[in-house]
Amino acid sequence: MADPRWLTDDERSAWLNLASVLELLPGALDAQLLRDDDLTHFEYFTLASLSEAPERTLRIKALADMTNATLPRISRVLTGLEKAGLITRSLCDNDRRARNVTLTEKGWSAVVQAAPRHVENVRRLVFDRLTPEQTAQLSSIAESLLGELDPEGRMFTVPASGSGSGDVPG
Amino acid sequence: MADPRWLTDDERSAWLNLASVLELLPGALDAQLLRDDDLTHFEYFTLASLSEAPERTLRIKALADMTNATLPRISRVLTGLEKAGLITRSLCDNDRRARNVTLTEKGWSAVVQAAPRHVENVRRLVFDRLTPEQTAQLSSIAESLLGELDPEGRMFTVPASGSGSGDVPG
DNA sequence: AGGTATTGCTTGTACCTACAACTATCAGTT
DNA sequence: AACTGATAGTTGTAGGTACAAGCAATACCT
Repeated sequence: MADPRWLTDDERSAWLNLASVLELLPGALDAQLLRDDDLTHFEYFTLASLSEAPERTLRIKALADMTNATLPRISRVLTGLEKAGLITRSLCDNDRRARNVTLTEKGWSAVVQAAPRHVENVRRLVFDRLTPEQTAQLSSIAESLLGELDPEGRMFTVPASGSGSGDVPG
Repeated sequence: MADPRWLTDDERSAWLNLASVLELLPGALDAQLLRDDDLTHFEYFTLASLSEAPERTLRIKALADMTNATLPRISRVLTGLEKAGLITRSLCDNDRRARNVTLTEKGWSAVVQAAPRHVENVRRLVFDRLTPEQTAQLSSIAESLLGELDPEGRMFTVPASGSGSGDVPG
């Protein structure tokens, strides 16, 4: 077994802390959304992504890329959201293989209703714990990691403070 | 709907970037371990936790706490690892409800074999992208978040082990 | 046009995980 | 000792996700 570059003490401690966060934070996000709004975090993120799109409409493939979902995954999630009346599927004009997904009024209401509580939870779990300097550091660090994790920038990568209008945070 | 404390632009960008990392990094970790060593990251973490315990043995409940797993989850994962010959279950002396889990020689070998590649992957995905300052910042930030996510420090406290020599990073 | 590869999406199958129910055991009370 | 409640662990069942297969439509190439 070739001698690997091991981790320094600093790296090791950073890694253990980060690994714990990776294990715990998604569950904490899911739990609040499920409890308060009967949505998984992925479903919420899906709806929120749609809410920010022009006409609140996206092609399924584009939505899958933005949410880092496989096509099978997004397909089944959309089936569930469609049954709940939160989205509708329709044919795509210029490509008859493809389908458009549109947020319904009910879906829009669901996002608008869920967003404040979700934001409050994010604030409680993350930003209330960090200084403004740490928030900036975190953004920069996460952006660096995305360079390797998502080199094509498929998922939202926000380099700096671009102003969203009245949109719903993901 | 009460007016929520919204996110500032900095917070919003930090959150979108962090959310993307939360979505992508676990998959990237799992993919490498599955491909190279036929282990999920959770299985690897389980074996690594055992490898650091005294006598390479832990009670199932303690293992569940350290890995943030529910008892049903750890139970089934252990069943799989037992079938693969990587761990054994045995009765606990002082509490006949409980069981001890012990890493077998084969399990120890599996961790030792997987560790360098896993570490290399962690380095490639994370630390090669960060300056030493950012590594320190990340550790501090993650530690702050754990204050809310894991107030009792369950995932950290590896019960002081006597066999600290040839340990394997989690 | 005709043929082949690729893309967009859905569905079959298998695995993983959570919640709940269940057994067995322990701890505290009377 | 008997009773009650809590704890350790396993298993039934349901829901989510991935991989692979499948169908429809497009793109490319000659």
